[in-house]
Amino acid sequence: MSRSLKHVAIREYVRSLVEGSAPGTAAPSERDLVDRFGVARMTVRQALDALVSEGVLERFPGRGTFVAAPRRTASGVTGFSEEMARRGIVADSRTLAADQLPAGENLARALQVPAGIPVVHWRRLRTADGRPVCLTDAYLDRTRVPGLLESLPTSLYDDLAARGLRPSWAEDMLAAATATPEEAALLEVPSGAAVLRHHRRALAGDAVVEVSRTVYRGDAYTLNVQLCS
Amino acid sequence: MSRSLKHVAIREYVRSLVEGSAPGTAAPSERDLVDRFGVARMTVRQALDALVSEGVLERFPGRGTFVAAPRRTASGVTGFSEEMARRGIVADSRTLAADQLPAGENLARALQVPAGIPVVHWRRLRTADGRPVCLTDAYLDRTRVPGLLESLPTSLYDDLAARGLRPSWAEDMLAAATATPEEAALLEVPSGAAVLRHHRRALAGDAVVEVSRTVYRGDAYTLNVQLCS
DNA sequence: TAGTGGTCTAGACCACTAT
DNA sequence: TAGTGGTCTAGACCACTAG
Repeated sequence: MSRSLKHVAIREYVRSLVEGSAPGTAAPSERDLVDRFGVARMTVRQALDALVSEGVLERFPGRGTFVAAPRRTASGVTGFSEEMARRGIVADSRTLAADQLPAGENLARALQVPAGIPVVHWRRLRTADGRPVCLTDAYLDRTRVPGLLESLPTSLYDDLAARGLRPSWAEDMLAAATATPEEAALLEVPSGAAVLRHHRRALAGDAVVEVSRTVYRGDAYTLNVQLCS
Repeated sequence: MSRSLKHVAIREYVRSLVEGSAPGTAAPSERDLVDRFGVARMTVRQALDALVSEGVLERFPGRGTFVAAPRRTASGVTGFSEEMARRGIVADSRTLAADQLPAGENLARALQVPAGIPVVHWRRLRTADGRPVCLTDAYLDRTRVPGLLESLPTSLYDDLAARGLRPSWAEDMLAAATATPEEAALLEVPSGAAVLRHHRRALAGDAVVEVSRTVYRGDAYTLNVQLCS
């Protein structure tokens, strides 16, 4: 080890001690670690601070340091396939279009590409347990997903992940509306039925990787979101 | 000041220095702060550590400490008043009911209270720029919000914050549906118009502080969400 | 009362950056 | 070369908790 970084060594030692332990299990006290590693207490505290801010440990003044209960996590950025899998539902989809279209002004701005250049367009009718649930139009910067249209993946988000473009950030808009006749026909609902419109702009780092517009059947889909602040 | 907490004083001093500064602006160096406050360097570092982990400052070894570019933040847990204010819209509301009702089974479970005990119920018709936008039924554990019904606040979330119960976590469900005749009348839309149903369970720490059901006019409201993972 | 974490001191050496 | 943050030491006193 070229650079020792004692606080890292201590941190990883404690992490390995603690991983798999039940919440509430006592971690070594700061002074124990001082003795064991022969370091100053500030160094131990630096190590434990990291684990506390990671949510691995909790400190209670006067009592000690303990394994923290797993944190609640906000819902991440997931695609339809994942979301359905999480609910234990068999998701499937039928591709209605997979082509390239010149980007209109709004789309171009959202995708951060020049207006008028062709972008990848993929339209799918998605089903859950065999029943139509939603209609998705996904738009992507063709330079980021070469070959996508030639071999369409099962899950767009898995494919993006494989390209190192897994969205880590999404801006979503949700609104209730009524189905257009075309949407109604595809979703097999009466024209004018209530639908949930969902627009998404998904980013990986600073790059916009997907802009999508989805229409969900109001009677067949509920969106769940966990928020934190 | 009964307890000085030097690192807090230093942290807030730096925060006030820095707030409003452009990203990239240099913050005082650690040794400057040592001189200014007459403290040890570890104390200064403790103060700056907090601002760094808050995302206010960034450190660059060998260069210095600088104001960080604003982080992308996921949308927090906000109430309607805040949300409208953020959009620059004048929000108002009319109380339709403010009473206590025995909790049904589902509501009791969601609120973590025994079934059948009375819970606070507050129904409001909310308007934006004078037009009806949504109808909200909020349910709260009466023991957590004594006096709420006697003097109804303008903003529920502000009131909760004042009680130390600001929600920091919410589980939301969203679905499109059609308005019931009663909802339609209050929202001033035709019966059967598309509406967005929004159920929320808001928590502060481990305590459920609010369970609410909101019906938004589909033509008057779009929900925006930012997600990260 | 013994042990814990919270806070703080007054130094030190290092690698790195900018000039 | 001067200044910066990164790491580390060897103590100290405090308030709090548990037995």
